[in-house]
Order: sequence, then C-alpha cells, then structure tokens
Amino acid sequence: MPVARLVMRSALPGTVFEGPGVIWCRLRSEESVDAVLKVVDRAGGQPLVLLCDEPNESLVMQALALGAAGCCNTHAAPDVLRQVALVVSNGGLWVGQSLLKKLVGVTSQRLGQLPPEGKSDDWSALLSERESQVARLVAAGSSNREIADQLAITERTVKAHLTAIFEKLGLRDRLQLSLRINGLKI
Amino acid sequence: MPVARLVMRSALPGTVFEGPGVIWCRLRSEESVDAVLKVVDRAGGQPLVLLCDEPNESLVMQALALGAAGCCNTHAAPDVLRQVALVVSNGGLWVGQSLLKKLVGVTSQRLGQLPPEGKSDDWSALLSERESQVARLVAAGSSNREIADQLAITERTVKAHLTAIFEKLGLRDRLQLSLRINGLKI
DNA sequence: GAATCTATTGAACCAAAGTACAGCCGGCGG
DNA sequence: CCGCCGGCTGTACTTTGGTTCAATAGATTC
Repeated sequence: MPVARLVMRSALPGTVFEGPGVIWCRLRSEESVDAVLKVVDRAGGQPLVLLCDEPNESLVMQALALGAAGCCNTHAAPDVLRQVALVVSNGGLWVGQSLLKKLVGVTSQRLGQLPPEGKSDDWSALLSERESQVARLVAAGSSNREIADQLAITERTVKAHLTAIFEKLGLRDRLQLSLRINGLKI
Repeated sequence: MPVARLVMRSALPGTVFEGPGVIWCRLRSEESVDAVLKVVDRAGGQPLVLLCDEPNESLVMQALALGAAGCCNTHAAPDVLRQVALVVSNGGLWVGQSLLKKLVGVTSQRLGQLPPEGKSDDWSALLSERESQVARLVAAGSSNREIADQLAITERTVKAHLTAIFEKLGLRDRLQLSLRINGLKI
C-alpha cells in the first residue's frame, strides 16, 4: 500500500520521494543519471531506486555504477514495484533478468582474465609472459600495429609472438585465439 | 523462523533443501559449482542460493553465471540469511557489498569504451537475415572461405555482407564483430 | 662453456581480409 | 512503371595477417 502511493507521487517530474527504507527518484528522459543522483541526499546509506520512462541497459548500468540499488520503469506494475522495494530495502540489488545474464557473463569472463597467475585456464600456463600480453591484447580486439605501439616493440615482433602462440595453442588465427582467451572455445 | 531452520538442515554436506520460494544448496569446499548446480532440480524457476564454507569472488561469480540468485557463507548470521531469502524470493539478486562494487565497476568501465549508442544485442535488429547468419559464423571463428561454403555462396559475397555489417555496426574488422556478437563489448 | 629459452628484429613472401566500383536479379511500395 | 532494397557476383586493388628464411642478445640451466 505505501509503495503504490509512493510511486504515484514520485511520477511527478524530478520528484524525490523517501519511503520506508527506500529512496525513489524519477528520472526524466532528458535528464542524465549522474546529474540526478548527485543532488539526491542519501542520508544513512539508504538504497535508492531510479524510475525511468525508457530504461535501457546502458542507463541501468550507469545508475548501478553510481550507487543506485536498482532501476525500473516508471510505469511498472504496482506489484513489481512492491517487490523492488522489498528487495532493495533488504540490501539486495534489483537487476532485470536479461541484463543480469549479460552482466554476470561479461564480468565472470573478465574476472577470469585479470589474475595473471590465478586461474586454471591452460593458455596462460602454456605461454610466456610476453606472449600472454600479446594474446590478451589480441583478444581485446587490437590490431598488430596497435599492439606493437602499446608494447613499444615492432609489428614484426608482434607477429613473431603470434606465430609462437598459434603453434603452442594449436590455433589458426587471431580470431580463434580471441575465442580461446575469452573462454568461448576449447 | 523457517529460514533459520532451513539453514541448519542444509548445512549437512550436499544437502539440497527447498524453502518457501527459495532453494538452498550447500556447497562443500571440494565440490565444483557447476557439478552441484547441475544436479539440482529447479522446478518452476525457483531462485537458488548457494551456501559455501569459504566463498570467494570467483566462486560467487561462477554461481551467478550458472543461474544462482546468490551465494553466501554457510555460517552466516540468521538475520542475514533471512534477508537473503527475502531478497531472492522476490526476484532480487543477492550480491555482497564488496563484490557488487567490483562487478559494477568493471562493467561500467566497458560502457565508457564504446559509447556509440549501441546495446550489445541490437546487432540482430540492425542486420538483415543473411547478414546475421554471416555475423554469427564469423563470431564462431569461421574464415570467409568456410562461410562461403557453408552458405553456398561466393567468398566475394561473404565479403560484401561483411562490409555492410561493419558499416551498420560501426566496426573495423571481424575480430571486433566477434566480440560484439559474443557480448564481450557492450 | 655449451645448450636452451625468450625477446627482439629484418627482408621477403604468400594468403587472407577488406575496399572500390561496378553489374544483375527479384520483390515491394508509391 | 520506377525507385529502393536485399541478395549475389565479378575484377581489381590495398591493407593486414601470418610464414619462412634468417640473425643478435640476455638469462638460465646443466
């Protein structure tokens, strides 16, 4: 009951409304996320939920990155909003199903890459340190020229490393290497 | 009250216990996440929470990637577990504070890299049917020759489709296309 | 000290990827 | 009917990727 009323009132442009344990904040289409979040006083670390007219993934990510506990459609059903309130007021994070999948997928691969010595991925064990650097840059989409500049070596040397990498891992080209490094292919 | 009792019983090694709206599953130190999650029957899409003796970031990420709604310490305080139950039974995701920060941080960084107004899966909407087929094959690591054979067209035509794809998605080469298709660039 | 591994580079070369500038055909909407 | 778009292809070209001959130098190991 309180949640529904909160939403009704927070639907007014620019309105910030504080409910039991949750701060709701309406974000109009033309407003930027950081600008709005900056002016909201978050006393006591209360979770904040953004209400957007047209939420999209990049917007939601931005909101989460800036400390919001969730972001959902202004015109979402009251039941949904009640659930959101319940989740975030208990320290949870409200993420849409599709975004969640993507976010977790990307990040888990990313975390797996970051520790140079950490994980089981055989490629890092098979390659020398320098070769691993080159491999990572290739997997991120860089060209030989870019890699050469970044590592301050010749493009020729980059090619030499790549030839060695392909040989060691039994791969054909940089695309297959990318799939291997990113954990998408054996 | 029910939550506390659930946890007590699910603390037995390998035990899977179903509470009101939540499935709890104990993960022992020597067990692998995917092995355990694979055998759990998730009827009705109920959220599942993993209870680990020594949770770490990579473990939690793995659990989330495999569809768990959360992962917390087996010996967590009853109050915490009650909150977790509340959050996930309402469709929320339970992420520890420190991990949350890291997760959002890493992902938001990548948002800054590729601003050109593209969500990660708008590609299928922007491309024609034939172009999508080519894009998928490229993302899987196929060469132009292989794609041509597979689609029973000329290598020249494959190149034509690729040129159109690069233009439409604002990409440079097949490697970047692969990253885009595989959701590694947002 | 010889052998081995790694990093680095050069010149030349082949192959694959990608672009530029075309053309042909079929369907579809005004 | 005509313009537009999607699919398909050709010739010729530039760029990038990758290999095959090398060679030099430091570090490590036996």
